[in-house]
Amino acid sequence: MGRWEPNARGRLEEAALALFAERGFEQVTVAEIAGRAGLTERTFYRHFADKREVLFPDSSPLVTGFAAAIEAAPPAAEPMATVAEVLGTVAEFFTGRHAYSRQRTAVIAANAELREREAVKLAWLVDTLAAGLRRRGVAEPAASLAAEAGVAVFKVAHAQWVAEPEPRDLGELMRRALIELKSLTGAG
Amino acid sequence: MGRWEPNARGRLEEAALALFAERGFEQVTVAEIAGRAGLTERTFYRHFADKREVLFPDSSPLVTGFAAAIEAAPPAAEPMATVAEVLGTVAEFFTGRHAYSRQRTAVIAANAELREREAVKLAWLVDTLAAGLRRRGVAEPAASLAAEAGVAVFKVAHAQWVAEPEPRDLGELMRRALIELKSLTGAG
DNA sequence: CGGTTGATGTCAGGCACTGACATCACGCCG
DNA sequence: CGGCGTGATGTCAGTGCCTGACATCAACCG
Repeated sequence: MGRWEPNARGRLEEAALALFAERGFEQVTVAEIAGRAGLTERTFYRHFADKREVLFPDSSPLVTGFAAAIEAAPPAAEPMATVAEVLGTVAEFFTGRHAYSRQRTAVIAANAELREREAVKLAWLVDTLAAGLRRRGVAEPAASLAAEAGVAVFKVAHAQWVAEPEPRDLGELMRRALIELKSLTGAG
Repeated sequence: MGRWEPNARGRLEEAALALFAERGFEQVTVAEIAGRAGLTERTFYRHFADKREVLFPDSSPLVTGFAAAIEAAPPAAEPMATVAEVLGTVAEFFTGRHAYSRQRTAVIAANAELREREAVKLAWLVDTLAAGLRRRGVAEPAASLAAEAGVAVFKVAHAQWVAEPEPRDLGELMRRALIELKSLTGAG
């Protein structure tokens, strides 16, 4: 046995999500989160840069998987084919997490500060995807546009996915959204 | 003469941008901004919800013009044609503001909190544009996807526009970005 | 067995932000 | 003309987020 209970970070994440779901983000202090996890406020800030970050761990499957998916995607002449490949990989990270995703999304939607952090994480996905495409030889502004389009498809499909109480096939929703986008831009 | 100097809000905006450009966002306190404008910290918070908001006024040409442009756009069968129309109107709001836009963009790029606020304002543009398209009979998820695509084009073109010391034609950059996006999605 | 390491605790403090109340020129109304 | 409401601002006290500096102490290592 160690000197402290294990997995302090995970305990803080759990305590925070539970308290936020109960009372709302603003009605919970960092000291309360830490107390519920058996720690102090100061220790909370050794694990997370700020109060919001506890809901957006860099270790999340989405963040870690995203960058890896870009490198792992097979070479393709068409940027959007690579984007579609990455989206398919990303969809897998959400399987079995539908209930959790719904609760987390509800907490975030209820608070402006959290929506702000969510927006910046999505922007990070755009930048990461664009950088990956550039590394594969895609020029600007095509790389940025393809990345924006890909994340837009992800956002729309994910919103549809969490909107329903029963999980549908996220990969299928993404494929359909991508087809819809192609239809929209192709018709002009 | 009034009891107070006029245009307190404008003075606060000017003082803030100047101080942020000099020393960086974090190295400036709200009390300093207010002092430079001849006011107190408390009064600052009567004009702006928080320290960041002084750089993102709701009264900005972009924000006020965007919503109006959607309603003013002529009816069109194709969602992306409406989006293109709105982008054209938006481009006009930036004419003559190139130097100001460059300074403001540099200040924002230098700070994570400000990038966060910027991201949420862009998300607001997406939502506003999508709502406008729905009001014109465009169904989901086409409305959201078209809105995302439109704001993506705006972001990429605006980034190109402020990247160069001499102003180019923002409307032209947007048209080219839109064509590039169509080429990307159409080729898949 | 003594020294080092690393996660945690303790303490003090700055700054963002807010509620409550005071101030006082201006303009309206009698 | 004079009282009186209005509204922008000032003053003050307080909460909570976040940080730096230093202390603690089990586990590990040589």
